[in-house]
Amino acid sequence: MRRGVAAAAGSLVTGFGRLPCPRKPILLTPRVDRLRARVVGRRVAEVGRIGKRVALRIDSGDRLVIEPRMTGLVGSGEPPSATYLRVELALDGPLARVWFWDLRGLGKVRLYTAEEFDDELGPSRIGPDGLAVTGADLRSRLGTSRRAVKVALLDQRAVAGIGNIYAAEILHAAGLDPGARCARLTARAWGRLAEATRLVLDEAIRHEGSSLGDGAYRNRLNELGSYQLRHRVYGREGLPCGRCGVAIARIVQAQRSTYFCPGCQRGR
DNA sequence: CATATGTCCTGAGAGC
DNA sequence: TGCTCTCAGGACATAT
Repeated sequence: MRRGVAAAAGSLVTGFGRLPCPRKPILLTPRVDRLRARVVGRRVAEVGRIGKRVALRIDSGDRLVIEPRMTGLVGSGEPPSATYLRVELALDGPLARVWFWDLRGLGKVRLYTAEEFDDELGPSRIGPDGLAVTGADLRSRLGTSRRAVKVALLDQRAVAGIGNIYAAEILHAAGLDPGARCARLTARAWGRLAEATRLVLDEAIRHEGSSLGDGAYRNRLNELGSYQLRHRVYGREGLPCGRCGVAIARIVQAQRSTYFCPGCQRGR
């Protein structure tokens, strides 16, 4: 998703296909023949990322956006298996192919025109990237919200790139109560939250992400991540907190598990 | 407008 | 053993 596919920049697209899969084929917009007509014969001008999405800018100005969600992988070379290989892009360049593999099939692939891309994935719709977010960014976007801070951190319009595992880890690093209402947080708390966001995401990337029980999450070389071994709270219900020793608790917020330490996450 | 809930999918693991 | 049930995850459509 990072270095591997980045080498596609400059290559000519020679083919595009959606592969047959066990059940429903992956959701493509527009339909496959129309999409193919708009990318084959053109060059990949740039490979980028918008939060959790991979975006290939085509020299026509269109953007091919792959949204892997939890169990999707974007890569080149050999995919994890032939099963669940959903979409394939053939290239004439240093990478012969870029594929999208998705175990559960919740991911999406869409080709946007330049205008659609700006409207739907531009800064007005997707917040600043978590690796560079500031306290002022968070406060300006969430400072008046009545939502619990954990739920708000998952809103990609506020900050891009945080999922359920990292929301929990970030709040623990910041010492904040996941149930705290955004509107009650101080400027100082927003600053700690932004700093924790940058640190946790950076550390998670350096450890190649979190591969959970289903083993679906892999890095660009099809290797398991190791950040799950460094989780301080996620998936650790009942175990002692490494910072204060109190047992980690699990609650449900907006139908998602939240793991946190009731001992040292009291900040608001 | 802001916020809350249901939905898509597959495989792992629990429980019987 | 082998079945059924529940759960996990991200983003969006729909409901409040």
